[in-house]
Amino acid sequence: MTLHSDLTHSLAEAEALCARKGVSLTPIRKRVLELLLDADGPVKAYDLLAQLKPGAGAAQPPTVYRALDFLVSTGLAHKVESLNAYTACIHGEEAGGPVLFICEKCGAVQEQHAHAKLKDMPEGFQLTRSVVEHYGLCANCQAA
Amino acid sequence: MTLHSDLTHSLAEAEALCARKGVSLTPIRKRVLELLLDADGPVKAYDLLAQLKPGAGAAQPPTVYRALDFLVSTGLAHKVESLNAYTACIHGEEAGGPVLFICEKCGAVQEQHAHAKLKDMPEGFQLTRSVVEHYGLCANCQAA
DNA sequence: TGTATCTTGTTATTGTATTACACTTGAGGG
DNA sequence: CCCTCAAGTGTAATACAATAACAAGATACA
Ligand SMILES: [Zn+2]
Ligand SMILES: [Zn+2]
Ligand SMILES: [Zn+2]
Ligand SMILES: [Zn+2]
Repeated sequence: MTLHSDLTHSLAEAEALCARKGVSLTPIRKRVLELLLDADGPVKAYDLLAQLKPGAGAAQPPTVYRALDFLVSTGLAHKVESLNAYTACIHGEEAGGPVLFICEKCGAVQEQHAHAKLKDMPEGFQLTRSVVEHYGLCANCQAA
Repeated sequence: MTLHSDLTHSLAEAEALCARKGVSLTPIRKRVLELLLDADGPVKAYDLLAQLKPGAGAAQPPTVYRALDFLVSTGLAHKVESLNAYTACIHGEEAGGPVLFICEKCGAVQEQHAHAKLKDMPEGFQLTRSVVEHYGLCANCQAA
């Protein structure tokens, strides 16, 4: 595993958040979150699965999907719907839903949390959740 | 097939748009668009497939996926990424990308086209395409 | 007629996600 | 201490979504 300077920091934050919420960050869930944090961009479920199972007892799909469901439901990770992939949340318990900016060249994801603006919402529509995923070129990839 | 008052109208518009673009709305593509227009909400590819193949010569997945790719690329339909489903575009060649409001109760989709607001975009990010899918309760479903 | 391009048919495969059921573990409550 | 319940995990099979690869027909046009 690559050493990220703030990896343990983020894991520690995750522990704290789970404690506050009264849910348990079990070893499997923690390991999956670690893999997401360690990745350069969104990761596919079966790639996580492959990384989980170098050992003898090969992990099966439900194992990783259950961990991902947990991480997404607690806000520790997000699903990138348009990629069928998952990414660790780099924010804490910020208000609003995730807004993702995904570079089509290098795959990097920059994340914000924001409340959807109600400006052009249909009359009477009661918003509960939004999927917002922007694609383009990140600043680094503009040079080329 | 249910009779929609503006179904043929929309199909006629689709024909006109294809003519303008110099692409051909073949029978298969037209049939798939018809099914999308006729549906109450987003439709899954394999459901379209099932509706296509009541006849003897059973259609295969590539048939419907190719038709969908065509419709999406010409702007006649949109893919709902968070549902793995497809919906007919109810606008013409409006500017901006699709913004979908999806009712979690009745499944109805209300669509707008809009340019993403650049307000909180990361520094130097060059936007090319956005996926925006809002979930909630539509006005009709509020009463219950 | 030849030939290039677009469209469709067909078979097989890959990729993504869930169902269902068995098993373990740990926390209360008698 | 034993019982029971709930949460989490293991495992096998399956369902659902999408694509690859190649053959075959159709159209346009030199
Ligand atoms: Zn986040
Ligand atoms: Zn980039
Ligand atoms: Zn549209
Ligand atoms: Zn509704």
